[in-house]
Amino acid sequence: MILNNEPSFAEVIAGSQAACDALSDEDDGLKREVLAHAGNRWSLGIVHALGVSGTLRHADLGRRLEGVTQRMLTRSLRQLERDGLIVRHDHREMPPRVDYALTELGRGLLLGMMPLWTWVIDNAASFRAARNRFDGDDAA
Amino acid sequence: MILNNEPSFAEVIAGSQAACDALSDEDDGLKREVLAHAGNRWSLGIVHALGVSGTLRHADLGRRLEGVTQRMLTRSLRQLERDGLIVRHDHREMPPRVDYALTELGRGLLLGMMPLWTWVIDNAASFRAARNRFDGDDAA
DNA sequence: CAGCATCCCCAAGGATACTG
DNA sequence: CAGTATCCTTGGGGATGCTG
Repeated sequence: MILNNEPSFAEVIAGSQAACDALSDEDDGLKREVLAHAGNRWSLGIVHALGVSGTLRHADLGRRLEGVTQRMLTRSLRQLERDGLIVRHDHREMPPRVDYALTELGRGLLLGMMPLWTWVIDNAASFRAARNRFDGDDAA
Repeated sequence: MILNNEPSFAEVIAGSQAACDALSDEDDGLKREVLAHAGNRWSLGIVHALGVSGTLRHADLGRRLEGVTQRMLTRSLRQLERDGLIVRHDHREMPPRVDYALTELGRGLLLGMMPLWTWVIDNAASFRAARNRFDGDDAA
């Protein structure tokens, strides 16, 4: 069960260490900044929806991310635009027609996140198990 | 420059779609939950530090994550423990001696995040460029 | 040393109503 | 349809002091 014949963990973490050293001060904040934005409740869904559909209008996004308010949707979109992850195209028509799409950077983010996603999915059960185990400890 | 001979984006995103469908309701929250915890300012640093060092005491972590308060450190540790990402081992000595280490799940998370990290690092420049471009647009 | 208790601040997130 | 403005709640995060 223990993986010492493959170079997985130790090596990869060592690489992580090197990587983190590489982006010392300012860049380190960047990492957390990316995470923070990704953790922004809606940003993820937006990026994912755009990744799947290519281009979506404001209202389309609002429908896909059911539960989001216009305020938060607009906010998140602005944030993502500012981060260079999506592009906003205003057709300047009446009635208004604005659509959003991922940039190359945004696509890169989505791709970079895939391994994490698949990992989360694969380990969803483990998460719940851990959670329950902990709660059980509490009770016991 | 455009990659249409390799199956990268479309296929991977399609996989992402399938994956997201797979974990419909409750599991979807799990994803964001993971992200949220990862975005918790200190959790990342803790997981990474433990990944590098293997086992660390409370004060050790406090030193590595300079800027963290005991309160937040303890909080984050409890959270991570609850999520099954780290284990807490209290030696029950005087003076107190408690150390923390990653669980298998925690190591998995770290591994799952590596691609994202390396991507962020590789694209740090692009991020700043986007940011500056946007600010420039504002000014212009 | 480990960590709990208390008090405080503020930004994320939401509900609602309004506009071009 | 796309978006802004206003008001409110919540919880993350921090500072400080105390205990076993």
